[in-house]
Amino acid sequence: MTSCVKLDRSFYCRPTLKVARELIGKFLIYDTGRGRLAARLVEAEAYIGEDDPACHAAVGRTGRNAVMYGPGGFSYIYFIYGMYYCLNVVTESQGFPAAVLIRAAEPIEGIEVMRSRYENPGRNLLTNGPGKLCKAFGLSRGQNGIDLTGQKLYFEDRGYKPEMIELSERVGIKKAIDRKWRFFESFSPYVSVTPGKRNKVRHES
DNA sequence: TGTTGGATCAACT
DNA sequence: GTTGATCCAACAC
Repeated sequence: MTSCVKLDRSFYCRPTLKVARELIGKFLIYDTGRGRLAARLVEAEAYIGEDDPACHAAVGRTGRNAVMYGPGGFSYIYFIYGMYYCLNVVTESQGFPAAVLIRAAEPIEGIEVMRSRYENPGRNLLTNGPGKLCKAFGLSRGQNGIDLTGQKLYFEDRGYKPEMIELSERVGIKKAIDRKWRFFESFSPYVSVTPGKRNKVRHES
């Protein structure tokens, strides 16, 4: 058993593709009044700079995306489609807008709390999609701009090493789909919807 | 002040 | 494969 090491500023203030890849297998921790939530990341996407047409910073600096222009290691949470929030972690150094979208994870601790956020959890996976992950964790506008090296919301290395990481085009965007900036753990049942044929389920035997 | 489209999800057919 | 739910940020006027 390896000890838990909180990721520090130097982890985030690096090239975004590197951060996105290395976030796979790390644990997202959220300490709330309702207890501690933890989930192991299986899927993430990179959004890099004003030259990336799919990045929110493509339109330049605005009130909405301002936190992306700050230093790495802060949360960027935005509202979308009238119903969902998405959690990102800001990367790179101050002045360069980039972030990693946290898309899917495997629930580890506080699963009952996550389940309780759903009206009808059924057999649905709780965190296999960026909107669902935020819903399960109870993340919304109020958690935008949080310092991820603090005590409430952060990432931890627990020594888990993904066996295999694949990459594909990013999900749900129409611009710059040639950039294969989505990373996900191969064969994980906790990844979100499959883009194209790249993530097809394979049946042996 | 009004319009438009979006880094989504679930429930349909 | 398609659609409805639902709302805010950005931009046009």
